[in-house]
Order: sequence, then C-alpha cells, then structure tokens
Amino acid sequence: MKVSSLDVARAAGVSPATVSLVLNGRTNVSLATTTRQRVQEAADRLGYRPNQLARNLLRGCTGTLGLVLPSLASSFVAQVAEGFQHEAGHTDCRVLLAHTRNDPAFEAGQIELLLRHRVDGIVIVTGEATLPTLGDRLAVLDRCRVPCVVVDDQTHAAQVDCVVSDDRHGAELAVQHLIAGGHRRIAHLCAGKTTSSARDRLAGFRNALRSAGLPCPAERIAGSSYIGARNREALARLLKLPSRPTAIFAANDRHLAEGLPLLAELGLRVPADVALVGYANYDFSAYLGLTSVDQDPVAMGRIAMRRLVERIASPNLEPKLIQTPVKLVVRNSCGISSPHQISPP
Amino acid sequence: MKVSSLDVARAAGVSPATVSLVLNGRTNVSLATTTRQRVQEAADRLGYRPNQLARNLLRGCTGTLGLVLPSLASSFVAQVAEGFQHEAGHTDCRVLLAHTRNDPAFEAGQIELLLRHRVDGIVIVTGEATLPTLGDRLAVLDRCRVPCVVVDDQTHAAQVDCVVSDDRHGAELAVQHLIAGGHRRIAHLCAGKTTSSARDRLAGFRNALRSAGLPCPAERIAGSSYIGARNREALARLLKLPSRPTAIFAANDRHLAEGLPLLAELGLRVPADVALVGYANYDFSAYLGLTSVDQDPVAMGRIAMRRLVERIASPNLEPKLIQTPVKLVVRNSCGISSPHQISPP
DNA sequence: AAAGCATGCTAAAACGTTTTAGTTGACGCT
DNA sequence: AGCGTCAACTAAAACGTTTTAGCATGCTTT
Repeated sequence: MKVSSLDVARAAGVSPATVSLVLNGRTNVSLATTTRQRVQEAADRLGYRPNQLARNLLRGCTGTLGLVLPSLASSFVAQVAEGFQHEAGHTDCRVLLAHTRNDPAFEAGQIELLLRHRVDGIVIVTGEATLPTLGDRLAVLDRCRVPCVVVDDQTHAAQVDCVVSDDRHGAELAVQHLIAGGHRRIAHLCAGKTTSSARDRLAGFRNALRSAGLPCPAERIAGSSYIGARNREALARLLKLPSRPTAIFAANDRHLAEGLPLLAELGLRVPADVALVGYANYDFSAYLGLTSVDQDPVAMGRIAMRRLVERIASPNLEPKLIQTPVKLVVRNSCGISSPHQISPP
Repeated sequence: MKVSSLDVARAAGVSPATVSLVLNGRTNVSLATTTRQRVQEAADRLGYRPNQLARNLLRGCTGTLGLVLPSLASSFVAQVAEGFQHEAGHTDCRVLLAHTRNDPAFEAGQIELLLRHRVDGIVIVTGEATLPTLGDRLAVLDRCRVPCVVVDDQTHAAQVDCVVSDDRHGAELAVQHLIAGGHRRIAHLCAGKTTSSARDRLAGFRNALRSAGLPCPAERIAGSSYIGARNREALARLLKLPSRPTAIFAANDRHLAEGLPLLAELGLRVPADVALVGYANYDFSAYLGLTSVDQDPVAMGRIAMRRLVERIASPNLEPKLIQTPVKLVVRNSCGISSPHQISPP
C-alpha cells in the first residue's frame, strides 16, 4: 500500500530514476540485465504499485474520462454506459462516473468535480430535466478546453459532437412498415417536444405519411415524455377518436407496454384491432412481441467514446453530428407473424 | 484549465499558502475580510479549480471508490450501480468504474488499475464467470489493506462484507404463496449451482416444500444459469414430466419470459394450466403480469456503499453478511387476479 | 517602555512520480 | 598517453497542493 519507488530503489540499490526507467521499459537503460532484474525483483517482492496520482500530476493528463448521466436505472442509459466503458477498456482509459439526479444544479456540481479531477474529456448522456441548461455546461467545458461529446440529443450539434440514433429515419421505417401493412389511419404516441429525439421521431412520422400521400391530422398526435398516467390518457385519447386509428407508432416501447392494460380494457386486440410499433427495442419488447425500432445504445456509447478520444487527440476538429444506424425489428404486434404473448383475451 | 493556486496567489498579492487557507475555509485566517475577498475574487476571475490529483497525493486518500462489475447491460447490475453511485453522491465520493468482461484475468488487471489510482475502497458486483477467482482478488485487496464489499454472492462471507438479497427467504415466500394457492406439484427452474444466490433460492424452495410436508423429487428441479436454449430445454423437461407440475418457481424472471413461447407451443395457459412465480421483478415482469420476488437492487447498491464507507472509517470491523429484505409482488401469473398480458391464445 | 501575546500571513517541506541534463567510469582510437 | 565516445546510471527539478512551524506586526499588559 505504502511502498514507493524510493523503497524499491533502496531495496535494489539504485536511484528512483532507475526504477522508473526500468519499470516503464525505457530502452536506454541497463541492457546488462543485472540491474533490470534486481529492480524488477525488488518491485515484485515489495508489491510495488506506481501511484497514478503522482504520475498524472506530472504528466498533466489522467487517462480518465468523465461519464455524466441522469440515472443508470434507465436501461438505455445503462447500455450507453456499457458501450462506453467497454470501449474505454480497449483504449486504456478509466471512467469516472457522475450522476445528474435530473437536477441542473447537481449536474453542474458533478461536472465541476470531474474538472477538479482533471478528466481528459467528458461524455454527457442528456436527460430531459437537465437539457435546458446543457448549453451552460458546454460553455464551461469549452472555456476550460475539456473535450466533450453529447449523447442522445442534438440540440447543440453546432457547438459540440453529438451522438444520436437516426431517429427520423427510424420513425420513417416504422411508419412505412405500417403503411405497407395496409394501414391508413396511423397515430403517433409521441414523447413530448423537449428532446430532439422526440421531435425527430415526430418529424419522421409526419414525413413518412406525407411521402405516402396520407393525411396527418393534429388530433392523431398525442403524448408526453413522462411515463405513467399522463401517457395513458394520451393513448386513451387516440384510441377514442371518432375514426379510430388502425395503427399506433409510439416514440417509446415503454409507453406501449404501459398501455397494454388499457387496450385490454377497451377490448381492443393486438394486432387485429390495432397494430403497434414502438421505439427502443428494450428486452421486454421481445418478450411482449412488440415490433420496434432498434437503436443499439451500446454502439452509441462505443461511438461516443471513440469520438471523444479522437477529439482529445485533435481538439480543433469541427463539431460533428453522428447519427447511428437503426433497424426495424419486426414482431407480431403489427400483424406480420402470429402473436403469442400479445393476443386476444 | 492551467491556472494554479500560485497564479491566484500572485493575482491576489498573497502566498499560495494563504490561497489554500482561504479557499478551504480555515478559520484562523484573515477575519479582516480584505484578504479573503481579494483571494476569492482572484480565484473566481481566473476560474481557479484546485487540482485534486495534487490534493489527494498529499492527503494520501482520494475519496474515490472503485466499482467492479461484469456488465452494465444487466439490469440488476445497473441498478446496483445506480444505488451505489447515488449514495456516493451523498457521501461526497467519486466512483471509478471497472469492467470485468466476465474474464478473470481482465478483472485482475482492472483491479490492479484501481489500486494504482489509490481508490479508498472497492465494491465488487460478482458475475458467475469470475466467481471462481474471487478469492484471489480478495486476497490481493486484503494484502494491500483496501476495504472491499462484495455484492450478490456470499461465498466469501467469512473474510469480507457481503451484500446479498435474502434469497432463501424470497424463495420460501414464493413457494408458500403457491402452496397457499392450492398447488402441490411445484417445480423449480433453477439458475445452476454456481452462485450462492442460485443455491439459496434452491434451498428456500426445498425448505418451503418440506415445511409444508410436500415431496420434492429431484426430477422437479432443472435449469442452468445461462439464458437461452439450455434453459428452454430445462423448462421443457419440467413441463413434460409424467405428472406435470401445476406450478413453477423460477430462480429468474428472465427464464420464464423466455419460456413463454414454449408454453404457448405446448398449449399451456397461464395461470390456468400452470402457475408461475419468478424472481428479480424486472420491469418487464410487470408488463408480463408475472408474480415475482422483488429484491430491490438499488437498495443493495446503497447498502454496499454505506458499508464500504463504514469499513473505510474503521478497518477492523468483523466481516458482516448483509441480507437485504425481499418482498413478493403478486400479479396474475399465479392465478390470483385476472390476467391481461398473459392469457390463453 | 519593556515584555508578552494575539493576529495575519508566509517559507518550505512534503506527497510520489517522470524527465532532463549530467556525471561517472570504462573503453577504443590515434 | 591523451582524447573522445559510449553505456549506465543519478541528481534535481518539476507537477500543484496542504500543512507545519515560524516570522513580523501591532496590541495588551505591567
């Protein structure tokens, strides 16, 4: 625990400088293996572990990256973190975690902490609650020249690298699929208008309808970003429209999963009475047989990480918007294959 | 970025020592507010951020804790991490993340890295793949006096603090519930015998049956820890027994969720033909209407964190086994309420 | 007016490395 | 023998803090 390079030096009868040279494999030292061996042996025997604090203090950089996120309880966020951390392992970087608690002030404090710890760069996985103040955070990071990549929102794409899934295209895929299945009255259970993802999915929805020459009345769009009661009301509103939609494209699978009891109450069968396509492809989406747009959050984390090290290496790169590919995973909730979990009661 | 206490000192016309005293709120300095203000103002104007590396190097401790885990893709693990990190925020600790990649050698290397970074303590969320070598890891940590808490396995409870859910009791609750529902032929879809959780759930299963005077033939126990084909075969074996069990208690909800298509194939309705109770209470368990034992992983993370700081404060505490409470969440898969998601085809 | 005593500040050491510029001594060359 | 060269190693500075001991200064005491 408390064995330093000086201890090793003494034990091997050399200077700390030599210890450093040997242990870092500098070539200009003692190819006459005797010293090399003596140092190595002493280090092993004493259980010497170089102190990274001292090392980094001197180097001026830490090989540590900050990962700022709202909460690991969200599986999307956790998967992004997984990808990020996994890639960090390949690049020999450490990851310092920081929570947002969905509180702008707390987030600011956490980022301040990361900066004090001299992280080489930061990835921010945005949450809706702290999105409005994201600009302030970016300004701080910019001022102290700490590279940054934002994941899951592209509002600030002009100033900072952003990694988002190709939401617009994903939504188009989903809606095109429904249209191909013969649906004409398609509604959108949206996720509010705060996040760029929600807006882009809405845009994709509209675009797909327009391209197919289908109408897109305002009453067929409802929903908010919050899971729970408000969301169920929105779904109810859509399902009780005078001319009921035959299909619903939701901005989030979770909204649909929570809506299933409501469908049952209304006596609506999936996909016979109403077809469903969601977004995010959670693990439960497979269990429920929900057709969904997959956005591969693990890859998003990996890509964010790669971009961050790129930018650390060359800080003057132009900000880049990275849209990661999506794919439609077809299951039985839209009437293609035979349902088993989701079925008429 | 590169403004040091010396810069602030110069700007305020004082020494670095004074800067330190002022910024750390030492009382014995300059109640004559003039100096204090000058320093504070200079620090703000220059955007001074104390370098934690230097600070920690001197202090000898870092306020940073290592969190070792197999993968954040597992929602259990992610939730433990969430609880851990959340509590860390309260205690003013940072969390340094380390992956295992389910590879003992990689895990060893990651822990080595954490030690070089002089973390004050480590929490290890075990995974099955690295469980066999966990003892070696603990030995290393013990040798260099770094406090450690293990989450999700109690094999080494004699040497180290362990936080596990009360698996045995959870299993008993589940099985008692089935017995109370009139079931007599109850099978167990287990999760192998490697992890202590799996063994304890099995023990609880057996115990509940024995207490009720019910038989527990070996053929009614099957399953492995791996999700996928092998697990579906085990479920098939149970369901095709000459006298088919009327209820299944699974060591993991995921095993049941993956088994649903098989049930449909066999024409078995839930809960009419076979009742189900699982373990872990994932978010999808609610969507599927699965009765399940909830183990509150977030609390487990919180508790592990609290225990870790306790041990850091007093390193000589006796190792403690902490079993966190569980509760049975009753839904419709065991025949209590009317099913909506899970229903006859 | 001298001694004592707070008060307000600073000099310098310390933490554990890495790196730069040297220093030593052996050896080969003319 | 004198010179240069090279190999092998080391001394010391540097990174940015905190802390300890101590130094002025001015204010009470007697």
